[in-house]
Amino acid sequence: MRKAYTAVTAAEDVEKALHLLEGRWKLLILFHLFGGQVQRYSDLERLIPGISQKMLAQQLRQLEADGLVSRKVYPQTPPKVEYRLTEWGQALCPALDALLYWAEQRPEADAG
Amino acid sequence: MRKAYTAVTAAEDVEKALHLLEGRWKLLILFHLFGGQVQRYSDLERLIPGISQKMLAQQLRQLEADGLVSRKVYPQTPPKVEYRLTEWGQALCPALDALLYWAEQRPEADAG
DNA sequence: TGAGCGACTCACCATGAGGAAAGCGTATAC
DNA sequence: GTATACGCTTTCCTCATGGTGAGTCGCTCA
Repeated sequence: MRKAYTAVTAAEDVEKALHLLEGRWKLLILFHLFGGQVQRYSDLERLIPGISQKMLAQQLRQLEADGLVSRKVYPQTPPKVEYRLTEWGQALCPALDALLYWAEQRPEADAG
Repeated sequence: MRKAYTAVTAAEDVEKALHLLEGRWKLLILFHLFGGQVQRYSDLERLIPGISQKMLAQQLRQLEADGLVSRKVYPQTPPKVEYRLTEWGQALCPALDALLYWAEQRPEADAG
């Protein structure tokens, strides 16, 4: 049984959900992890040209705190840290796909 | 046949789509128009306490420019303007629903 | 003459997200 | 001794987003 929404609660809940994806780099990070991919910090740095280390660390921390990605540290020197999606993070895929599908349906006249 | 995406293009397209929904009030406006509802400017002002006139006008203009809502002016005095969703705007509903569904699946442990 | 309605527009200000660059800590390689 | 690797953290700065409050326009009613 689904939760019942009013205009206000639905808007709030969507905003909360979107808030987890806000941040200029989060989607890029997520899409580099979708499908069970595992990436190290330095892999993500290479995969995402232009991101600063501060931003990469910050966005990863937020994604981790929000339960979207999990972080695995190997206590060695030099350090090694792996990032992957949690199950719930992976479950975001169909929702984003719905959004992409919607975007594809956009009438030509508006697209410019 | 669906468009093919790479991690980068998918992220870009999702960001473009989300960009249309960015702005503190847009989702609230959209949810007040979902289901074929028609609202006047002053209705929206009443439905969305706390929004300033500047913001309401700005967000409506952007939604209109992006093809999500349509605007109908009745040339009378005092003026009357009605806002409603376009067909494509209405089509956003299932995508947002997918997002809400995803949010509902969030494991308890992370929710705090 | 002037007040009011409805739907805005304008000028100005404050907050915060994000960018650049440097520092940190440990260990192995030269 | 010092350079490199790795995964960050810290500081400072900029600029876009959004907020406030007042002004505008055409017309009608008193």
